[in-house]
Amino acid sequence: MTTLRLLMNPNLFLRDPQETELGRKILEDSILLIDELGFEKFTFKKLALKIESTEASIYRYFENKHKLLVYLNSWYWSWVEYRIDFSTQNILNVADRLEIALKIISEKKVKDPFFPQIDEEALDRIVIAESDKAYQTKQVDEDNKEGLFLGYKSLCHKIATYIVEINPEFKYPNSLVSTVLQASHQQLFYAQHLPSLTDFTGDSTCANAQNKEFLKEIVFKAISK
Amino acid sequence: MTTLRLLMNPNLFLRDPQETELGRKILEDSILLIDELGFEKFTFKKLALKIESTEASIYRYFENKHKLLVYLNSWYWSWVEYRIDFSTQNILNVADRLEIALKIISEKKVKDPFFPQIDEEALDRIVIAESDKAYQTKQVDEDNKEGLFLGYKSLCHKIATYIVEINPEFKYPNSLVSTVLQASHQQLFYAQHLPSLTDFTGDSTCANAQNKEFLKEIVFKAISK
DNA sequence: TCCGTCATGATAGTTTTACTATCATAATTG
DNA sequence: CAATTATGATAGTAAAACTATCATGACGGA
Repeated sequence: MTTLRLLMNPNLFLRDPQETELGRKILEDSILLIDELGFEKFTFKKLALKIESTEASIYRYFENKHKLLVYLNSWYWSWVEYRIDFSTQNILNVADRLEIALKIISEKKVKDPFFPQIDEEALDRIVIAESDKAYQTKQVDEDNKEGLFLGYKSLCHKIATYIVEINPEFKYPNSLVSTVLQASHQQLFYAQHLPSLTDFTGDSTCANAQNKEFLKEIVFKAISK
Repeated sequence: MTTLRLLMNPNLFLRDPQETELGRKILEDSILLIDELGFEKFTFKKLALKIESTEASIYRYFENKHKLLVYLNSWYWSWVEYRIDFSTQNILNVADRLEIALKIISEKKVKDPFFPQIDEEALDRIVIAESDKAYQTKQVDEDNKEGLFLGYKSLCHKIATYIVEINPEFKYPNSLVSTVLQASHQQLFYAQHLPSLTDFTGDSTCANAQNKEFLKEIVFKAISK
């Protein structure tokens, strides 16, 4: 089995974590630790302890834990886009491509053997629970200028082009896609923690099926003429 | 002019900040300071300095800054619900009521003279920029059990009942409302900071008009039979 | 094989945050 | 007038979020 590597924007890190043993360990275990502790209680000191390295060494890879979170988010969205590209190969009908994309976005994430070091299930939980913290900061504009959100933007843009192709008159393709990408995670979060804000059931398999149906309904009705 | 007071869940605070001069000053200036610094850089120490009080005194009102943020959010959503109630008085047609609600949600917030101490414009910016931090924590479930999110839930539920009345067969009224409430803020945030993720224009007056149109289109199409 | 560089580890130190505790004092209330 | 209670003043602690310095060991080239 081939091992793939997603190309990441160099502004996300100080030293490329995919290049070295320690770097890969930082990625691998930071996912597990953030999933376990939550982003606020997660510290580089605790991570250092877990991987039997030092705080200083981790700081050589990432400026701070915020950048690490942005990196993980970026990796996640690039991974989702890659999976959509993979699954829409040779699908000629745009509406079909859109449906596949929505399916991948809404479905339960499982281990991808192409990326053995990454626990995609844990990463999915992190992105669901913490992703807003990656851009809801006073430094958004600087981070954006450095291109830290290109992974997400790229995915958003790709799906928006499907929509434009299906209905060129629809005025809000980008807004609709970014709304739906967010809604997908938000509704799963609500299903688990604030059930009265959703109509999804707590059971996760079921919730994912409802998620897919909900997104499809919103999107296809919105872009219908 | 009457001065109103919104009834808040006592679990949100240690001592009721609406009851005392100092408490009201904490609310008033914390809004200004969080707006200015962002939630991460905001501390009780800095707030104490600003209002010429002490850290210890502020801790007597709020357990920590997280609870204060939850309080401000809760106040905001209760305020929005009150404005919707006010504006839908004597409107018999449900679709009209829904449209009014969407208008209030999406429109630019301005000073409400009924609540002289609260800078609603600044609070609106805070909720747009920071609100997800109020529930994206490892303590969501405890906070939820204490009823800290009842303000938001109540608003969500109210609008969902409009939708059920308009189309009782629609399967996702709560999901649609919570999606749209979030989208409203998110799209305005994107318009300012990540414009490629939205189709709204940067200009805020214009963005609010597009916001309203976008929300209306999504909602009314989604619930159409 | 020797030299240089470079990644990592070990250690220590700083500032700030997020509290907690104690005591004095001033205002209010019964 | 006594008792309570809100606030202020001050101090202190543990942890977080870094920064700096130096030693070591691996590795790659000459």
